[in-house]
Amino acid sequence: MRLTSFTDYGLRALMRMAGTPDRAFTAADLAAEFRISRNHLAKVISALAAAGLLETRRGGGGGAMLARAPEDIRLGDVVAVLEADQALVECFAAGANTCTLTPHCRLKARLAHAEAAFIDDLNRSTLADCVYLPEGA
Amino acid sequence: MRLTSFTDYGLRALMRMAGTPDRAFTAADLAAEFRISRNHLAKVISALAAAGLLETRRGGGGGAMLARAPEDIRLGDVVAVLEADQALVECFAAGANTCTLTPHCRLKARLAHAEAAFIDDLNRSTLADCVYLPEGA
DNA sequence: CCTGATTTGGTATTTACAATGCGTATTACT
DNA sequence: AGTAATACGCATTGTAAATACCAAATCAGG
Repeated sequence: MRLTSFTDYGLRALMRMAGTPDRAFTAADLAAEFRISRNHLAKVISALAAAGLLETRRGGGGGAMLARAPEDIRLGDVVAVLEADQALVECFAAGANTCTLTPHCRLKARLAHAEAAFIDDLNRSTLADCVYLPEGA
Repeated sequence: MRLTSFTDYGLRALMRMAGTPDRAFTAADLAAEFRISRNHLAKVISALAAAGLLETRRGGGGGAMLARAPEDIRLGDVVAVLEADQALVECFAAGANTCTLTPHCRLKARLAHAEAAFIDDLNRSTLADCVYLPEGA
């Protein structure tokens, strides 16, 4: 069971932004702080902005900040957005499905239920529970 | 959120075996029925046997069959065994961890809790709930 | 006691896709 | 204008899963 680093990076960025809510973070700043790829992180930020979790501003002095208060951003929702195109197993994907059990499979619904349980459990916490500040400030 | 096809194949094999509990299935038979790689499936079967979920016999007339009754094999346990070496996010892995948030991260425990919720939800079902027989017999 | 069928385990190869990099367009502040 | 940033498409890279291959161990049956 794996989440992509796309999701991982998104969570790190949100936690950091929750730590200094009124600062606009550029992708370059966050990438340097986390020592990860700036380009990759920029796409994560775009995705979070498209989902309405971040607000971004271009140009000098621009950057991204939380679109809502940390306590109004639930962790499960974040993960669901960032993992949207990840199929739990083959038959969950939109495209071709080669599983010969599919017509009579009694497992698929149970897997979907468990995935929902995972998201629901995360939704019991919000970003406010996971605030992060660098160097223990 | 993704499970490996290793796990996917293992679940398919167990469901099929639960459909005909007293037959010994060879890896070749199952691979042909599912139209998947025989070699890969053989390793999945090995892993399930090592975990005590299957009993295998080599030689002519050999194969694998369930080590216990289907109602005594919980789905969550199966998934946990087959996904054992999959880290949910980078900091869950045994090796090097590059995440700069690690010392003060308040997220990790919540992710671990959610993963447990996923397994627990699956454990509410057993193989007996997911029996499969080919061609709707 | 052979012989053929099968698992077992290790290694090598292939392949898919996430991760990354880069270039260009677009937007906006100074 | 000039500069700083996001946005977006495409190319490249890297890694790990998936697959293939091979040798050894094991067992049933004649």
